[in-house]
Amino acid sequence: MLSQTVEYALRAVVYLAGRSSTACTNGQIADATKVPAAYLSKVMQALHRGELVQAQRGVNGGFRLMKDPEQLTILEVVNAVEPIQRIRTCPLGLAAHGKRLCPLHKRVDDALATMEKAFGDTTLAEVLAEPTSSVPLCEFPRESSKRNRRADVRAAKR
Amino acid sequence: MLSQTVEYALRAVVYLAGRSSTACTNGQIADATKVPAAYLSKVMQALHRGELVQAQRGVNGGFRLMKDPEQLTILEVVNAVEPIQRIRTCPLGLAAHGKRLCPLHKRVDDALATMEKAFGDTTLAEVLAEPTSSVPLCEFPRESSKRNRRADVRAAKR
DNA sequence: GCAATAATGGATAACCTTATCCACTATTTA
DNA sequence: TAAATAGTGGATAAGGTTATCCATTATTGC
Repeated sequence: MLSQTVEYALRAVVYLAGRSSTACTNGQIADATKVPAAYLSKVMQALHRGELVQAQRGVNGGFRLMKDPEQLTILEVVNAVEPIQRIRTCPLGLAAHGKRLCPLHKRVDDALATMEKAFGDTTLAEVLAEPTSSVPLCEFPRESSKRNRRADVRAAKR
Repeated sequence: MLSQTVEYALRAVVYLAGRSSTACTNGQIADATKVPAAYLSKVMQALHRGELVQAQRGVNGGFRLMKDPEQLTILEVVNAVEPIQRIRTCPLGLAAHGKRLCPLHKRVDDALATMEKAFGDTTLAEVLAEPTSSVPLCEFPRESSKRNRRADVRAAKR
C-alpha cells in the first residue's frame, strides 16, 4: 500500500526526531532503522531536496531535522519522497464532465483524503510521545536525557 | 497509491454491476472502461479466481457478477486482486516486542484501517445509485431502464 | 460435426521500484 | 596541507508491475 521508500523515509525521520540534538550519519540511521544503507542514502537525498533534513558533509557531519518534531507531520515526510496521488480528474481521461469525478472515483478519492488527513494530523512529536514508547519499540533509541547521554558517550568511545 | 490493477478491477466490476442482466465480454468491458484488453483479461481471471465474477466461454459468453451489487463491497474487489496489506508485525522484524506495533507503524496501520473500512462500507450498489450518476460520469453506460433506454438511443444518435 | 466466439494460460517485453557500487566532492580535524 | 569522514551523483543490476501476443480450450449456434 505504501511504498518501501515511504516506509524507509518515515523510519529515518522518526529516528532523527528522536535524536534531534546531534547530526546522524547515513550509516547510523541505516543501522538503527534496518534500511539498506546504499538505498537509504537516496531516500535521504530526497528528504534533503524536500528541505526536511539538513545535510552536512565531512567529519561529524550527517543529517539533522530542519523542523521541530512538533511542527512536522507524517504527511510532509510522505510528500517529500512520494506524494499521495489524489484523484483530481477522471482517470478515464474524459474531459466531458470537467472536474467532477464519477461516483466510483469520488469514493476512492474520499478514502485517499481520509488517509491524507490522518497523516497530516499526526506530528512526529506525537509519534515520539506515545506512551508505549517507554518500551522502545522498533529499536529506535531515543535521544537520551542528561543521565543517559553519559552512557552514550561511554558507548561511543568503545 | 492504489495500483493500476486495482483501478482496472474496480472499473470492470462497476461496469458489470451496471449491466448485470447480460454477460459482457472482455472486449466490451475493455472498451467501456478504457482498460487495455489483453491486460484486462488477466484482471478478470483474478476476479474469477476470487469468485467475484462468473466466466462463460463461447458464443454469448463473457463475464457476469456473482453477487448482487448490494452485497458486494469495493473492499472485496480490492482484496480479490491485491489485498490491502495491513501492518500486523513490526516491519523491522523485531520479534522482541511480540505483536505490538511501535507508535509509527501503529499510526500508519490505523490509516490503512480507515481506508479499509471506507472500502468495506461502500457497496457497488451505492456507487451506482449516486445521485450524480444521472449525468453518466466516466462513461460507464448503465444498464438502462425502459425509460432511460430511449434517452440513450437519442444521445447515441447525436 | 463445423465454424465462430470467447475465456485461459504461457511466454515475453517494457517500465518502474528497489537495491548496490563506486568515483567524486565537500568538510573537519590535526 | 594531509588524512579521514561523510554526503552526492551516476551507472547498473535485480525484481515486480503492467502490458502484449498467441496458441489452446471450451462453448454455442447452425
